Amino acid sequence: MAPTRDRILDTTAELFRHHGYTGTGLKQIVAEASAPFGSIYHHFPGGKEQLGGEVIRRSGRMYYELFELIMDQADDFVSGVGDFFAGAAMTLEATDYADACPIATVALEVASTNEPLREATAEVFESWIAGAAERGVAAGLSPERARSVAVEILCLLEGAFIFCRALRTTEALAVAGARAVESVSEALGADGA
Amino acid sequence: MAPTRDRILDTTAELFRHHGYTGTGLKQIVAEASAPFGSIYHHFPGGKEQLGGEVIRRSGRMYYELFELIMDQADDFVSGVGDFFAGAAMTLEATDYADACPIATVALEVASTNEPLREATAEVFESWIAGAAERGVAAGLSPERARSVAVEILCLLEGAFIFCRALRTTEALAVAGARAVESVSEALGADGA
DNA sequence: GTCTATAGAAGGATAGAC
DNA sequence: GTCTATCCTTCTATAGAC
Repeated sequence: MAPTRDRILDTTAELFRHHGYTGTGLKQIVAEASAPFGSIYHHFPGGKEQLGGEVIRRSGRMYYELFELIMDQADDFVSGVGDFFAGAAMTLEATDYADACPIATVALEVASTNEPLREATAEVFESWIAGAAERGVAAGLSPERARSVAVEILCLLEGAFIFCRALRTTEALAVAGARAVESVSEALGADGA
Repeated sequence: MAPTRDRILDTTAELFRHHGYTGTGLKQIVAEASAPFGSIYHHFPGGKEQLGGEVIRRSGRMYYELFELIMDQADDFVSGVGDFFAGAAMTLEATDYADACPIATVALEVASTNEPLREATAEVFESWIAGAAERGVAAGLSPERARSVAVEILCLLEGAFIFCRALRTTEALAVAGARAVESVSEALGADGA
């Protein structure tokens, strides 16, 4: 069995994804992680806020690694973006519309209520934008265009997650994915790649 | 002073927008609405869930009316969309990145945890998509293209709200707004309007 | 360092006085 | 129908036994 600390982090990430930050209780976390209550404050002296910050950064890193994996397996930038949206739609359906963005719910909850956690979500989002833009530059885009394409793709993805989860259909991800693919290929054409 | 019931609805809508559903307490609501605690259960016998459902539908209706107002004041469909994104960015900055979508936070919180409220958010989102698509049809788009353009615009808007609130910049709304305007005009060109 | 017990505040909900 | 007092649960956090 994984170390207690890791089990707590994994369980918390899962609960945050489905129930959000305020909707997840510490007692619920230790119960599902099969850990004694005291373990939380032993491993995370800063309490729920420290645990939350670590989970946000960790989930953000892991989700970005998934993005890199899919992009590396794809033939090119354009098809990689299409694969990512398609994979997101499949995951969403397979998990009964539960597993979308690991931190979006928490990000909205803390945006105006908890400054340290808001900063954690900002760091994650900024790293995603920078990482996706880097891939765009490698594919031939100018840095400026690569950044706006990255922002656009991520807006389409996050927005589609909201509609898909609420409406329980994958329509929005299909539309957003098609738009993302089209935008990327147009941008590559415009920057002469 | 407005009737107690309306004050409760207004206050709850405001608190949901900033703190979300689980993050908003009934005691907090009556305190800010200057109402006695019993008023909640007098006007909303179904408790927090009934109140939440009414607030979601009401906020959704009001936000759509804002959309209609801006569209009616604009010269055409394309510039109306641009105005809406520009207005959203101004509001966001003016409210210290607090006032974005009135129901997105709640929608993500309840998507996998409260079926009646999930349905309320689904009804609102579906009405937004249908309403925006109707405007697209009136502007000359085919029904199919109008719907996908509507979904695309809304994904861009909701996604941009997440990034803007977390990063405390209006970059994402600017990028998303430009993309939305471009997509709408391209669609109108393709459908020969 | 693992784990239990409990404190103290806040959560939703109810009963009933006026 | 306005308003208060209170119930029970759950929350985060701490103290301290082992």
